[in-house]
Amino acid sequence: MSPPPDRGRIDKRKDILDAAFTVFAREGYPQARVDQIAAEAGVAKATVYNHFGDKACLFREAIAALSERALARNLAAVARLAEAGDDLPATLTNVGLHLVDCYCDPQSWALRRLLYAETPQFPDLLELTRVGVAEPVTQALADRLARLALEGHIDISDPALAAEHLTALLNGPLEARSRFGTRRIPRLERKAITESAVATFLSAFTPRP
Amino acid sequence: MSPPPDRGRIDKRKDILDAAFTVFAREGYPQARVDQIAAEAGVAKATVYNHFGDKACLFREAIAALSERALARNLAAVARLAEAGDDLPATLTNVGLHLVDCYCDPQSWALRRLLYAETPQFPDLLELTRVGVAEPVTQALADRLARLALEGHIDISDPALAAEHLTALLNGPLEARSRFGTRRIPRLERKAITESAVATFLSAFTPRP
DNA sequence: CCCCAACTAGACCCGTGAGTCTAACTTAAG
DNA sequence: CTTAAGTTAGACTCACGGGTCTAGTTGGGG
Repeated sequence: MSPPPDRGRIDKRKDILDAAFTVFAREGYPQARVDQIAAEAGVAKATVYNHFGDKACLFREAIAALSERALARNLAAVARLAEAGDDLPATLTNVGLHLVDCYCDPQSWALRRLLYAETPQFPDLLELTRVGVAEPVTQALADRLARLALEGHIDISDPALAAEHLTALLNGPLEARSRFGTRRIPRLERKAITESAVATFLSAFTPRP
Repeated sequence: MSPPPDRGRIDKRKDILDAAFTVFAREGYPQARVDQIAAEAGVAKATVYNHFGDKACLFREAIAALSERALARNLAAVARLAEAGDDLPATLTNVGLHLVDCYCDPQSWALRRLLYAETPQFPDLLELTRVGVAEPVTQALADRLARLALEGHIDISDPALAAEHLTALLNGPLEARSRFGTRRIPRLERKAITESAVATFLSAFTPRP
């Protein structure tokens, strides 16, 4: 008996997917050569075609696999808002910092780049990441913010909007500063960006006396 | 005597550049075929190679040409802050709306997509648009905001930061809503996005009693 | 009117990369 | 041991597109 449908010797599938994303990220979809992916995975080209029968399918699955990881990381960051202590600015900054770290992850930038580039050719991928990553994360953040609003810590009428604005304030500065993901933003700068974003956010949504 | 260095019959250069950007925008750089660009421009392929000797050069020049236009449009939008009347929220919303219109322009999205996609292959283009578009616009916006702060309308200590946050609030929501430039955002939605962004911005930067 | 430079249509060369095929090898299962 | 599925290296086909070349056309300046 085999654990899952255990085909072949060892499951090279994951190796191939990882290698595929690496190469796609580095070269872009059209420039990436399947031979290169196979080499990176330490696998014969035929094996790649055995598992995914097509460069396009391989691309889709590589993106999908990475999206799952991205979702998990983002949700983990947002979940930290649950353990909100009495110091709201501190916890919000903490969460913001973790979100910023997610956005700054090289793989995350690569994902963005590939989506931007291939949206015309692969509109389904955009949909996949939207309903599979962006929306759940914004949703979760909105839920958390609604909680905080109920407890009277902040003055929010539309949690979804507040979530949108908070992510915008965190995300917006990163694009230019990281040169579209080309430049690595040092930790100190990330911290400064996060703190000013949170400061503006809180200043906008703090109950007026 | 010829007006500028008027070579040839008529100057097909501009036609080619326009066609090039159109095709690059639609297909992406690697997928775009030079034959297609020539056809779109109503010109022989050889003519394209006469003017720009290379697909890569053509790409660079097409991007550069469009960047200039983008800069002009953006600066025009920001300049409207100069004629600030007594109703700050109204003028800010007006400017915001024009900026949002700039961002939502299909060519603008295409430019973003191409930059994201080709940043690894053409790092110089990123730099070109950064110092040639993004920075001047943010700079101009920061200058205007500083003026308003001096006049006591808003409470801003760091104009550059405020400009960064305002553009983030305007821009951020567009990315998801427009599906990376795939979907056209109706005027009413653009207006709503702008108004909420301006509201949050003003709420954050309005002098506290 | 003539000439020259730019332009045109289209054939052409050639490198490249997706996908296939083969023949041999490896290993897990029976 | 035998079998079969999966893997491997590498040769191979084929379409495609960047870039060149040629021979002929066009139109404005002298």
